Amino acid sequence: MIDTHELFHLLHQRVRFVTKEFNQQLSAHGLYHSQWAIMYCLERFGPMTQTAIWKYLNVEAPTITRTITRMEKNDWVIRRQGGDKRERVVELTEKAKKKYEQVNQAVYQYEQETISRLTREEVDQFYSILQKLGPEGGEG
Amino acid sequence: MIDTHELFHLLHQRVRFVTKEFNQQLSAHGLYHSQWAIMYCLERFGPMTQTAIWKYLNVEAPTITRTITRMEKNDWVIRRQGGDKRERVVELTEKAKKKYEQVNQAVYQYEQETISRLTREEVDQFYSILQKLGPEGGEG
DNA sequence: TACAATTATTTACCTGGGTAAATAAAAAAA
DNA sequence: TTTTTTTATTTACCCAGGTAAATAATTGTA
Repeated sequence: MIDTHELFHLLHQRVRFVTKEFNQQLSAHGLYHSQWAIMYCLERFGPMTQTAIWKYLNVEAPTITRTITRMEKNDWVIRRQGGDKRERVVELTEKAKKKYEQVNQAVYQYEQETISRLTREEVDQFYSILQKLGPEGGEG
Repeated sequence: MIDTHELFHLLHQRVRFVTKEFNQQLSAHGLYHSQWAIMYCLERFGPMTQTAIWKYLNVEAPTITRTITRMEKNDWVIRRQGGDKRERVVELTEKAKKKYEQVNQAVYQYEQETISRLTREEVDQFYSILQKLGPEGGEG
């Protein structure tokens, strides 16, 4: 029987470790993992309002405001006004579109490498377990 | 075959979710999860130098300096000088010792509840998978 | 239409992770 | 012994998560 303290401690530790490595990989491209998550999202779904972004990424609105502001400063995204004047629609810049594939490759490679210590079955188990940890208990 | 982007995205999301809930539970006691981690550590091992703490928790030294400073302000720990004048030995205050069991109960209950959606087998798998994600690949 | 409620975003302020560089004390070496 | 190197901690400054409250625009309603 595993001590739950140990389990949660290990969970936090490993996530910090992975995030740190992830950021190190991305630093070569001038990005951080949260910025990449937004880039990935915009490439996948096209221009989005900030609300759509934070709802998708499951973070709070102020977090996105801040990160998008930084990304805009570094010429990764631009914001234009939506049909609704409250909305700000975010889209990738030409620079971001141009560099996307290269960064994607680096990320993909890092992820594969990290996962390489797991069997295919363990990867499936991992995904399934993580889903069950969520608010919807894995049915959503 | 699972998309690794999805997997890592899910990992981050779930950890944020769990951390948030954890903090909410602890807020009733005036603590945050990182502070609890330190309290747990000190209760388990007794007074420790800051270096011993950050090495055990696997974070960087400045992180511990900051959190310990906050905990000292809130009367959870005190720092005294070690035999080596560079060292600062941290120990729990009377308040912390008095409240420890109560907080521990709350934490334990939350952790059990969170894990309750997993089978015993899945908990074991989860632990084992997390170990393999680390720098030592699970052998350490 | 005028007023109230909702929605999108922002601001201010917390915690907590990181790195780089500065101190101060101890240990090692010349 | 004096000097150099290492070690423990701190400071300054990032990024990223959170909450509470403020704005501004849109919807809903009396």
